[in-house]
This record gives sequence, C-alpha cells and structure tokens, in this order.
Amino acid sequence: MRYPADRKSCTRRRIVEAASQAFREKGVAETGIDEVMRRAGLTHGGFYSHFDDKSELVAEACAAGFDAALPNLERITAAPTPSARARLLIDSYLGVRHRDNRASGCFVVAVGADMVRLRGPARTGYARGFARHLERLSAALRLSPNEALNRERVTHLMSSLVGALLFSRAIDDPAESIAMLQTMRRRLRRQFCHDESAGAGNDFVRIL
Amino acid sequence: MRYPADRKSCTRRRIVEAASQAFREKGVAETGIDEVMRRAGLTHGGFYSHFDDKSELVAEACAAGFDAALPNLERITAAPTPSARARLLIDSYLGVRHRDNRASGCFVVAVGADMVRLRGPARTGYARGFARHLERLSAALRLSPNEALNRERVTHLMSSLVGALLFSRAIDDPAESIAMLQTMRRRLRRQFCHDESAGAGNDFVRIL
DNA sequence: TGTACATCAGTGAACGCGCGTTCACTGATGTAC
DNA sequence: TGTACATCAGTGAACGCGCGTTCACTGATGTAC
Repeated sequence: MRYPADRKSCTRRRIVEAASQAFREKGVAETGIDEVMRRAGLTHGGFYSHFDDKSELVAEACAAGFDAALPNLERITAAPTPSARARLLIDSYLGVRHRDNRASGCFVVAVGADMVRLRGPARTGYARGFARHLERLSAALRLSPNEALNRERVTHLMSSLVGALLFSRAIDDPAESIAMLQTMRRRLRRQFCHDESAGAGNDFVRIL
Repeated sequence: MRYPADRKSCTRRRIVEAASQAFREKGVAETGIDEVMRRAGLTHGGFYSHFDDKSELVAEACAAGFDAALPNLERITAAPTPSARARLLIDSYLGVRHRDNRASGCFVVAVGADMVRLRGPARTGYARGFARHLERLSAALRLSPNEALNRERVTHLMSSLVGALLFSRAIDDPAESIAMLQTMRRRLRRQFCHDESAGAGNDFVRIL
C-alpha cells in the first residue's frame, strides 16, 4: 500500500456528500459530475475510478442525504414526552433556516420528485433510504406506545411537514412564506402536541 | 389573413399543454423542446415562432399545470357540506390513479421542487400559479365560513395531501404504497370530515 | 542513509451525443383579378 | 371559374455548447536494497 488504506474510501465519501448536497440544491439532472467533483475539491476525471456512472452516485447519495437528518433526530430522541419530541421536529422542520437551506435540508422535499422519475438502482436506493428514514423517525418520535399507531402518526405528521415546507418554498413573497410557516407550526403543534391544546387535538370540530 | 386568426394561438395552447404534461411526467430539466413538440404533433423547429425560449414555456406551463385540476374542483364545489367536499378531495387526491398518473396529476408534487430552483419569470409564474390555485381551492372547499380560518384549514389539508402523495410515490413496494394511501385517507377524513368521526376530529388525545 | 522503483489516486485533454437555438425553405391557405 | 400571387405556420438541416465518459499521463507516497 502506497497510500493509507482508507484514503480512497474517504475521498469517495466526500464525493457522495458533495453530491447529496448539490443534488438537493440544484436538482439531480441539473448537477453535473464536474460540479460534484469541484465541490469535493477534485477534478472531474477522477470520478470514474470511484463510480461506474452517475446513476451509481445518485443511488449512494440517497443514503447520505437521509443521514443528514441524524443529528437532529438524536436531539429529538432525547426529549422526554411525545409532545416535546413532536414540537422539536415541527419547529425545526418548519423553520426559516430549513426553508432557505435546501442543500442540507430534507431530501424528500428537495429531490423526491426527481427520484420517483428514475428507474433502477437509483430509484431503489431512494425507496430504501426513505423507508429506513421513516423507521428512524418513528423510533425517535415515539408518539404512541402502540407501534402501528406510532407509525401512522409519524407518517401523518411527516406528510404535513413535507407539504408545508414545499409550499413555503413555492411562495415567493417573503412575508407570506413566513406567515404560512408560522400558521402550519401552530396548527401542527395543536394537532400533535396535545398538552398544549386546550381541548381536542384539532380545532376543526369546535369551531365549524 | 391566410390562416384562421386563432390557428397560431390554438397551436401555442397545444404546445403549452403538452409541455405541462411532459414536465410533470419527466421533469422540467429532463424534458427537451423536441419531446414537447413531438407530443404536440409538431417538429422542434417551429418552437421559436411561439416562444422566446424554453424558460418562457416553463412559465406558461405552470398556469396550465394548475388548471388541470379545475374539473375536479368543480365537482368538489358542487358537494353540499364541508365534510363532503373535503372527502371528495381526499379520496381523489390520495387515489391510486392519481399516484400513478403524474402527467395529469398535481403540479406541485410533480415539479414543485424543480420550480423552486429556477429564477426569473418561470419561478414567478410558478409562485403566482400556486397562489391562485390555493385561492381557488379555498373557494371550492369552504371548510369554514371564516375566511382566514378556511384558508388555514385548506392549507393544512393540502400540505398533508401533498406530502402523502409524495410519500406514496417514494415507496416502491406496491402493497405498502397502497396501504399508506389508505391510512392517510382514513386519518385525513377523520381530521377534516368531522361528521364521520365518533369523537374529536383527531384521535391523538383519546388514545395516547 | 540514500537512491531507484512500484503503486495508484487524481489530472486534464479529448470524444460523442443530446439539447437549445437559428435559419433558409416548404407548402397549405385564402385573395386578387 | 380559374390562375397567379402573397402570407406565414410549420419543417428540417445545421451549429455550438455542456455533460457524461474515456484514457494516457502525472506526481505523491511508501518500499526495497
């Protein structure tokens, strides 16, 4: 061995990480190998000694993309009650910082639609990454002692979060976008953090 | 006038419609002018007598993309109660048919992430189309006589629907994907169609 | 300790294809006489 | 009524650029003696 044994695997990891960010920021089709390698501090020619083709990189970038949320998940796990955990997720996910930082933010919102259009290993890698992420989220949030119900609630909460983030990014008026984030934070807290709600988990019945 | 006065505008509309479908099916960056013109029954050369460039087409395709939902909105408007209207939307939006027909389905889920990355007229066109669509939806659903509250509820419901559809498309196991659609339909009906729920609009409080 | 060598991660020029864009041309249509 | 003409929506060849991919080469590193 002329170089440290892990040198190549470290570089590879750096490339995957750069790709995962670039894809979220600019889109999968819109991001070239050249751009990815430059972000990793390399030149484009070296790419093919690490990967067979771009599609292999896309597949790997999925796993890395979902893993970006892990530090946040640990913070959530540490909170004492289901409400506190849900609240942590809601407030960070629907924060202005998350809205504005696509590159390091939610993978599903940023490139979910792109991934669905792909076939082969990249598509499978995405589906697997997504499934694993939902499991991790469920394990972290523990919204119900009943496992199936917990899974349902987490799916429900995540659906609303993902849609709301996509909406907030669709609105180009800054004030309106922030107002929508606030509104959705408030409504989802009322729905999923029961100890902050005066009555039922949802205000629908009472008022209509 | 050698040709009927509206001939050109009809063709133009056909191109926009073809583009709006192609973009949703294959993505904006992944769809070429050639592909769009072929779908419209034309050859690529004629494109630039209708549009300045691709970006102008993208901007116009947004309006057309959102308008695709209009027939469904009319059906919803016709339903008598807020619950009935919400239920119609939930069941059609989270149906397997919608999941599988990206080309004629929800524009936000299909290309929302793509649009957010753009700048200029295309981006503005998308934001405007989205805002108008939310207004139309609010007017159709009438979930509350209070206008602000109605708008909040519609935004909340649509967020959950959009997220859930994106999720159902992310899952590649057919059975699991259908199960998730069913679960979310059930949960959103319970949340937004109060007359079908035994107790509160949401099961969170009762069970946890 | 120093020198020649082997390895191999990374470089950068090159290639071909596809896509956005341009443009000279065609041919279908209605009009003028 | 028929023929020559003007218009212009649409055609298809061509161009240039960027991207994915290939490949001969470089040069940094540790090893052998």
